[in-house]
Amino acid sequence: MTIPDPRHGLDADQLGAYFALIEAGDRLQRAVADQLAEHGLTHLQFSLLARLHDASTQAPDASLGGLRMNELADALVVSRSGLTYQLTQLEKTGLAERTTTPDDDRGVVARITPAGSTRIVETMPGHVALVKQYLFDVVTPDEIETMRTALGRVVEHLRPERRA
Amino acid sequence: MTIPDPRHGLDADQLGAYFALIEAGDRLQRAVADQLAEHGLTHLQFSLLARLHDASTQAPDASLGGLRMNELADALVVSRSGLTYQLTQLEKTGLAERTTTPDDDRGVVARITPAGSTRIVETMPGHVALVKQYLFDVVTPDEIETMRTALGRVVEHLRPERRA
DNA sequence: TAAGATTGACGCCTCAATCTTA
DNA sequence: TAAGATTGAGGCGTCAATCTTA
Repeated sequence: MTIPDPRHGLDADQLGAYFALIEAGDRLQRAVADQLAEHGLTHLQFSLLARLHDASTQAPDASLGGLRMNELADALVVSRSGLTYQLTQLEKTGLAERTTTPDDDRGVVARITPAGSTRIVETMPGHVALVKQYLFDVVTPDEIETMRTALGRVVEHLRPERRA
Repeated sequence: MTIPDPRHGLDADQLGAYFALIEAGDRLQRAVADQLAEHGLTHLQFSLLARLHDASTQAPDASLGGLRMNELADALVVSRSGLTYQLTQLEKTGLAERTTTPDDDRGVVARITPAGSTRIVETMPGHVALVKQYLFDVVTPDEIETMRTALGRVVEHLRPERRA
């Protein structure tokens, strides 16, 4: 589709793979978004809380376990302003909070609240079940492994970017 | 990452594949969006024009070669309202136009204009080059083929949805 | 009654500019 | 001067409601 002309440098199979990748990602995100909405979360909020939850469980000290805004923005595919916005939303609903860094007064660390952890724990089973249903029940383990390594490489080459 | 607990039904490799899929799709879309912006197009506008361009080149009659709004909305991952909005934008910039259907007065067919075709032809090489650089130069042909079939299956199971 | 499409309100996200501290 | 983060303006896309024709 869309001009399968060899001069353009991509053959039909490649184009098909590209479109399948984009469309699969889009549709998966859409299905996920619908399910997360039942728990009052957007996909980004969910990703954010999941990261913060992990950080909190791995923290050596209860007073730690947060993440810097910049770390989060780089880890998630989102601008810094978008992250600021969502963290504010999460603060309004009491699922996360801001703390100042001890060493650098410019920095802000985001941390999950107990309510946030509760929410994530409630949300996770349904989320995993949905991903399992739409992705892993349809794809063989070998295919999974291939995709994981191949897409990991793609992501690696795309990651160095920096955003506003 | 994010609670690799077997009780949740997904193991670490599966979770990794899922995250890689989402992130690869996101980052690819972002890189593509940046490049398309140089040609004054959003990703959705580009997809829209590409479809309409194909439809016009395959039309038996010059007066045909358009697509119904519903067809487009189902083909692209977008709501009908979103499609209406974008088609209006494309009309403003003269890249596409609306026509009434001959048989059903409720229907609207979208058609690409000569200016739209020119724009697509101008935009395509850079787009393909970017996709080639970030996706196909990093992934082997075997991996491509695996992804194409596997993700095609995923898309197939996700497609039946209907939207407002 | 239902199907095709559009409108208006609203939330999300990005960009550019700004503020604060290093 | 630069880094970390935020703000305000503006575009995009969704939902719910509406309009028109079948």
